[in-house]
Amino acid sequence: MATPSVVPGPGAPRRGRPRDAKAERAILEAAVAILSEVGFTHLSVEAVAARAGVGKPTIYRRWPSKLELVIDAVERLAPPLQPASTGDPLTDLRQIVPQLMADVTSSPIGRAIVALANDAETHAELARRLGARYLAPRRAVIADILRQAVDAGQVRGDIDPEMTIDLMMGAALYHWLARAQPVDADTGRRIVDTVWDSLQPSR
Amino acid sequence: MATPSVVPGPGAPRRGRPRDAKAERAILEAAVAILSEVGFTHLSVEAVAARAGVGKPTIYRRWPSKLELVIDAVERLAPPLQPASTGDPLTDLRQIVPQLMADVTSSPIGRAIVALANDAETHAELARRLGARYLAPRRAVIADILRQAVDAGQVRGDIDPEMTIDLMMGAALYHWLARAQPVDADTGRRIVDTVWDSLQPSR
Amino acid sequence: MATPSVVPGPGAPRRGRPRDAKAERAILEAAVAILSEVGFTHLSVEAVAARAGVGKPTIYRRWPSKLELVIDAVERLAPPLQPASTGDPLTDLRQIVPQLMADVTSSPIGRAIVALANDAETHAELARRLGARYLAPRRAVIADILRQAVDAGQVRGDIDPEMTIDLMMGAALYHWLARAQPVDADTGRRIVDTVWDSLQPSR
Amino acid sequence: MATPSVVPGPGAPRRGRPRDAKAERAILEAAVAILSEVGFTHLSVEAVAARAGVGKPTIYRRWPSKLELVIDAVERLAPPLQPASTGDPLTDLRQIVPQLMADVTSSPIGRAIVALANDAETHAELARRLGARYLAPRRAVIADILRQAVDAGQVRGDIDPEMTIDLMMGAALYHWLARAQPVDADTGRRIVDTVWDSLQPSR
DNA sequence: TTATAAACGAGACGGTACGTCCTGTCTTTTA
DNA sequence: TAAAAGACAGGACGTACCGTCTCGTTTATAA
Repeated sequence: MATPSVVPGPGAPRRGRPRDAKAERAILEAAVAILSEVGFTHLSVEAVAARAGVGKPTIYRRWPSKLELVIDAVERLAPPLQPASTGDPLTDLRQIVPQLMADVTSSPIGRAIVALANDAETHAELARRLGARYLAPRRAVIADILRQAVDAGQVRGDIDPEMTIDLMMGAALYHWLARAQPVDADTGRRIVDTVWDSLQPSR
Repeated sequence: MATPSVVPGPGAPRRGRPRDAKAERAILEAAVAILSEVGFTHLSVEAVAARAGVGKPTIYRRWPSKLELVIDAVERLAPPLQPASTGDPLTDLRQIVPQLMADVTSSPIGRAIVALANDAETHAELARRLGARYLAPRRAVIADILRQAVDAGQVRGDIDPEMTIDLMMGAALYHWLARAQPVDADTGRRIVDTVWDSLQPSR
Repeated sequence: MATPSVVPGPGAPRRGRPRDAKAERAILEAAVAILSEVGFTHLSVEAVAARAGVGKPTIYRRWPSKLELVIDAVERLAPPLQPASTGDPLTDLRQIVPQLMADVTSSPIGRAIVALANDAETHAELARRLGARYLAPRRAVIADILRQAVDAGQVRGDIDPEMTIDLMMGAALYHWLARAQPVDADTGRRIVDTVWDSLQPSR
Repeated sequence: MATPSVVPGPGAPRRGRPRDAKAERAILEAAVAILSEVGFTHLSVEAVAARAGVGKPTIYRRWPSKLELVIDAVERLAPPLQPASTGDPLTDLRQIVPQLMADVTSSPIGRAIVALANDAETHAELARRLGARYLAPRRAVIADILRQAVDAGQVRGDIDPEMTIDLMMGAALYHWLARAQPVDADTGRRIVDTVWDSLQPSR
């Protein structure tokens, strides 16, 4: 985890002074702190370097841009996943999905995700990176539950788990973008239930 | 429309030289052009001023920031709404919603919407503004169709139109954010159909 | 006095609303006040207009530039000349010249004079104007005294009054420019006496 | 020489990348060139940066204002001092002083000196700086000659060399300020001779 | 054990853009 | 038709960061 994006050649004999793990930690912590305080737009690499007590090149040696640094920092900022399976898929969804929604529509993480799209040139690459690092494990948790629901015959067998996730998380994200306030607990639950309904076999 | 965000006192007797409507038009057109070319991040107020043949202060007199200018420009960039009612709600949704999805997940407009969230301080105010100017009329078109569907008894009477819109548009937006590619026609249609299913009365 | 530099055609039939003398006074007073407060460099036409409760064009209609306005203002700022002739030329010089020195090396007036030179293009014209309006009457006072001294046989008959004035006033001005402090009373008197010595017939 | 006005802490261990002497040279040369071409008023830091092929911050890192930069540039612009002692003090003065007068009343240098006074807040500090860098060595040359004259018994022993210099240079400067033309050779010589006369022992 | 290589903090570099201020002109409304 | 108000194009200001590039100084592996 938190592996720097710019990795030194792995096959190389690794001569010279090795990178300082302490510096790496300090940088990510500073990034997380500043991200929480001023948001993505007003976070500057310079400020991160200053707070971490580190030179700017030490940051650029590891991360090629502010956005990539933030993506790594986001992981630290995000609360750990707690799969917490009760055995009942709907109950599980009702518990976990709102957490992930809150996660993504609370400022720093959401802003980082959303910042991806601002630069057309790098959007694809960074989305790929964020997908692998942050989104994938969270989507996997939901996909698992959906699989259980399929196996239990509680939902149709031909559902598209990816689209199902897009529907739930997307509704929350769009709600937040357009209204500048995160979905509340009740709305979150209603979104889950509505999407769950759409998965039902008989209608 | 395209009224500047920084409106001069409306009740005042309007003394002094009035603002030049030609300059306003030139600025918005330049903004639209540059937005299409280089995207939100690389659009600079300076470049807009230069292309519009206008001084920077003339821009700042009307719009307090690049973002607010872009929000006004987005309206012009967005293709006009063509309600095109066939009489059948589902057919209408299948035609219109994918258009709006494409609209929002094609770079310039989507990037502008998404840029809102990057600055916590102004997110609320700008979202309000974008909502009133761009989103509201588009949501209204969908809400109208949903109302017709309710009236025709094709969907339940207690549906939440706002959430329904969030589900459809959100799924497309989230898809685009996370994968850096807009939803294709087929996916768009499947999103509409899936959400339509969730509105069905009997299941 | 204080006639505007840009005079309306005198032969013209003077149609329309006449210029407001009150505005003129307010402008000059504002200029004087601001000149004393912030000096020539930081005086802006805009600030003068604002303080005078006048539009900028009203100023530009009368004075073609900030410098010309200031030259007019300087006249008001300068203490009135008090010829105060005691009958003895040297005594008169010792009394009057230090006053003029203080005048010119106290900030606002000195700064205005000195500001003339900053723009090569307009230096000549503005110096001419300042000469006619402010300097000439003051030089005349000294020249008068020198003439009396010549007539009284106290100094040589072939002195060059202009150069004599340049020596005295120049010494004070240069002193101020180079040291940022005006000549004190004693130094002023020593300058006068030294120059007076150079005018003596026998040596 | 040509040491930047904003000196990095001298006792400090000089950490970080050292300042680029080449950039410094390029900036001063550009400043000199532009100063000669358009004068002090129309010289902009931006133009200097552009011509020197340097970023604006690189200039502001060294000089806090256009004026301080120009003071440094003036030194380069000024023709080198050529003491050229003939052994006879009056001959020396007649040769050297008019050169210094021409120096100071030829546009760029004179305008820079005179520009000092325009901003009351910084006049003292900048005059001090200009004094140390440009004026002092030139005054020293004249003071030396005056000392020789005293030693040779050609002038009184109690003369005030500083005031003597103020008289000669001041007359030339004042002449130029008020008339917008430098003193000609003849006038320069007459000024020197007149002041010389005032130093004579017997009169 | 000594090179050698690469990291380190610091900070200067050429740039770009920012948002502000002011200049001198132009245009409307009010008187 | 002049005055006030204020918008206009333009230009420069001084600042903030960008991402890169030296510096002089550790620190660890390789010779």
